[in-house]
Amino acid sequence: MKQDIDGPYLRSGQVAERAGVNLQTLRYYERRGLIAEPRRSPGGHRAYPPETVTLLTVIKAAQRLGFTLEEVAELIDTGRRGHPTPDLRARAQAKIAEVDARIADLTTIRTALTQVVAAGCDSLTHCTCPDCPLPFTDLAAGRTPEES
Amino acid sequence: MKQDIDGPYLRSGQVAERAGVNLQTLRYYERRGLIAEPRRSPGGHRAYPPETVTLLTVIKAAQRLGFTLEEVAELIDTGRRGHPTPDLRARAQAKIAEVDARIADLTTIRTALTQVVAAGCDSLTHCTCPDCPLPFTDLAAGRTPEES
DNA sequence: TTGCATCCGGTACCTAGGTACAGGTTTACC
DNA sequence: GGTAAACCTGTACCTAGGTACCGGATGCAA
Repeated sequence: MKQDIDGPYLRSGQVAERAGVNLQTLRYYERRGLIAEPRRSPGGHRAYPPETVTLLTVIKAAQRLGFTLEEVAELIDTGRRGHPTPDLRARAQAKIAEVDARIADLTTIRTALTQVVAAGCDSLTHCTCPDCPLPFTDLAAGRTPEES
Repeated sequence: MKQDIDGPYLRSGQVAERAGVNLQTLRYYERRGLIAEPRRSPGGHRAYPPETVTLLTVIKAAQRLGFTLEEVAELIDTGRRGHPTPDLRARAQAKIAEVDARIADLTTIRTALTQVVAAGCDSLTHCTCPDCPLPFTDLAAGRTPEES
């Protein structure tokens, strides 16, 4: 007998290749709840329905839009149990606000950097330039290192 | 005798408090080579010169400008052994280019997000809207998650 | 000299999103 | 039936920038 599974099921390696992701990533997403646990062959190998490939491209698209994996998981979740809210639109709008805030931060940083260049600062610690703009204590601290 | 150390040396806790950083962070920076190993009291406690506080604010300023700790360490380093190059200006200019690239990325993402909102997408996986723009396969993959 | 705050080194843990490796099984093909 | 590729679980590791905890030692003042 060839296999208990007769549908067009895919093996994990095939899914990973078609979706362009690492095999480990596939299992990582399963642990994170982004993709459902697939059925198994008698020997324990995963057998995926072909839609899984589509799902993975959608996950990657959402990531490119700036959603975290947790947010993506929630979006998939609310979408699965008959969307009670038009969640995606609201989330996208919130994400736009986040992106705008980040752009504003970066613009402020950019301005400060141009000041460094314009003033001719030549050292972080012993700058000899007149009117040295360092340090930028007004620059919102703590924002830069976090929130991609 | 009060202490072998007679200068206006500061204890680690004082430095940390004045610079507004965590005590652990201080030792972390020492390990990373951002601040020099200070002299010690006879019992092994660190005794910092007061300039250390200034140095820490400078480090924090550079971080706010988007420099990584490694870059900050290099900037301090080249500055210490008589700047052979006007390194800071060049680095600041390179950083401006990085910031610009990041802003361009975010702008692209923003555009895509507005498309999602405008098209009225209602689900990541089963969007029913006409001309659904998902997935944005053209959106440069891999940029978003990395490079703060 | 006693008591308590502070500091010490070393190690483990955190986020976020994966990636890699080891050692053992299963599948697939000839 | 043999063999090689693919797959399995579990665990450790990676970046970047810290933070937290532990048990023990030190500093300082009354």
